[in-house]
Amino acid sequence: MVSIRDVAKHASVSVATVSRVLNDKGYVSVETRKKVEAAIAELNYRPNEVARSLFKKQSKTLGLILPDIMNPFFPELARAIEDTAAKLGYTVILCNSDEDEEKAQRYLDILLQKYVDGIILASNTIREKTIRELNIPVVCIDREISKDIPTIVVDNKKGARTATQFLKDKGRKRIAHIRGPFDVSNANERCEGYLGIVSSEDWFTESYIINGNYHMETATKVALALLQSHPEVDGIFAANDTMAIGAMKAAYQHGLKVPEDISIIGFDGIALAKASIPELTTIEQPLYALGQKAAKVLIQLIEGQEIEKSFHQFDVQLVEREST
Amino acid sequence: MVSIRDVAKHASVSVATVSRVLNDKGYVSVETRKKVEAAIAELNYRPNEVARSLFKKQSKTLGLILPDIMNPFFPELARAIEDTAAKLGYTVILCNSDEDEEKAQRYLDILLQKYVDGIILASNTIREKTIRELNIPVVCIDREISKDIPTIVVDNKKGARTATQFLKDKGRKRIAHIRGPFDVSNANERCEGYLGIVSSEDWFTESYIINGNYHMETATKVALALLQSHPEVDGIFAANDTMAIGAMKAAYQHGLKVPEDISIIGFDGIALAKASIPELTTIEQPLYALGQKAAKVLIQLIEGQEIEKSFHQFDVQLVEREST
DNA sequence: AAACTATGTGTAACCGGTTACTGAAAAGAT
DNA sequence: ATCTTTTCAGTAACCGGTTACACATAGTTT
Repeated sequence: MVSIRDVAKHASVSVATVSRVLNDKGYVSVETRKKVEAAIAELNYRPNEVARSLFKKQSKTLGLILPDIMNPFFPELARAIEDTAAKLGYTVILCNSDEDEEKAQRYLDILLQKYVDGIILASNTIREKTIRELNIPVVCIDREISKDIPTIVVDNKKGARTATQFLKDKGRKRIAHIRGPFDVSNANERCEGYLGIVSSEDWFTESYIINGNYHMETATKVALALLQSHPEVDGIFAANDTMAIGAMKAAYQHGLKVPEDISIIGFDGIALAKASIPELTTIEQPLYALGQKAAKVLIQLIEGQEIEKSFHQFDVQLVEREST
Repeated sequence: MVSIRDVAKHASVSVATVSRVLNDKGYVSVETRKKVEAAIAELNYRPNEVARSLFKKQSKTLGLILPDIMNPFFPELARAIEDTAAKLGYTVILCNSDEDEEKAQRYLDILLQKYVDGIILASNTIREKTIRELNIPVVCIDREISKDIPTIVVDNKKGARTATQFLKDKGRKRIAHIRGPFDVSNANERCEGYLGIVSSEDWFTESYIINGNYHMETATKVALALLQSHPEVDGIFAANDTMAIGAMKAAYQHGLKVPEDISIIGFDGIALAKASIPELTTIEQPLYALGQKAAKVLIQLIEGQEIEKSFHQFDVQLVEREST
């Protein structure tokens, strides 16, 4: 590996001069610059980022901690983050926490040791205090941990209201909700949104809300039970698309046609929604924009730029497809 | 940030001694070790990985270059790689190349500058020579670049044969194939496997092979055209699951029922296959095992262990679901 | 012409670890 | 009791960059 000293020797200048050329900083005469550039080209020299990181105390690297990249919600987010980071000269380390606090903590330690410049976090196990103690910029995405930490989310409550109201407008009389996990903020908000529309209906009871865990299999199971105990249900709002697909399966298993006998609407707008048959009506999150924003805000924070506001709530959009 | 010198001072020893305790290397008396450990605990010291990397010329970091994490085939692979790497003390940097040679080359440069210890590569644009010149271990996954580079793949030809034969065994008389891109090795192998079964059939002509690009929308389009021009087709083997789903859509649009009127089989075994309605019969790759193997082999290479063999071909498995 | 400023370049310290080398003390061998 | 070997710990060089500081020369002011 060729080092800055090799380049210096080859161009008959000092390492300081080479460094100046490299960083375009300080005075360098035109001829000297040319000599150095020639030497760099000739030796095919690339500065060693590790050495640079050590001195500068920053690594041009971001940490991305999310529950599980296999969860189809996250790849698009990850992609947007990686794209944006790359464009701004940063690289991203991928970490899967499985919602396990200990695992997340371990990743946090490692990222800190590797001098990452900042972290994007989708977690509901990490506490605010822990984040503060890292002493590096952190941006939360999809899940809110504290009002005081920069956060990129979506208007879950409004989206849930839109979804539920949409089913009502379609003439559905008994609308059930498959909710997400209790410890995930967006699941609670979506449930609140649903309640906002139906809680005053005379038919409504708590039994129309069933508990899912954002996964398909469980959703199929609980939805099937619901359809058996509540045959009057003719609309389901699932708190995410994966569970909505699960609910569609349950409907079929129960002999119901979607959308003829029952309407199903999801939330998220993952690729899966377009791939299902029938295609899923859903409340679409601007996933790519969310990831992009998260990366941009984080890098602004890292580079010490002023942040206009730290809490970003994006709007969601109803996309009507075939399941309603 | 507390450094090794702070610890040394606090424990009234030299930095060398602290380093020895840290790495459990060389002679350290029991009392000294205790003193140092106490100081480390008290100061909550964590060694700086960047400094360590600089000296050791290795970063305990892997690069993962894949076409696009949003392609549902890759998250499971990425997950397996990350899991395995983490277990063995490595961290992974995620790069999306979009099959763009220039972009991939740029990532390669950056990874090299960041001193990654090795790279896992899923690409068909990078050439063998480029890889050789990196002078660090590289393992290819999913796509073969050269016999001389450690590679983890699946027996595509055999899988394709199994898929096609399965449709025949189900009594299908005219089996078409939606193939993948010509520049992707596995697409060619799968096409060959298909040909192996059908090329000797008297009904067979080249027009039963239609060109897809591994994406759903295109597959739907070309499959629809096929069904219109070849109404006799009663079975489709798609070179990946995403295109199989696209073909199912085409079948529905064309008024055909799956599997009553036409059987459709995919390849890969991505999560999507289980989420579709009807669920997709497919040739399942052991995705997690592939990723795991890739990470293990790469790390063995990095750590200078002997590799028994460098070309790993995994078997695939027919998973019969509802689309056939 | 003297004083000052702008420009150009080199030396060496520094970032925070690791380790070769050195020397002293303790333990074992003869 | 002497010699050898093992154990223990410190000093300083090194990894490959960046930059404070020093110094020299050229260009401007007064």
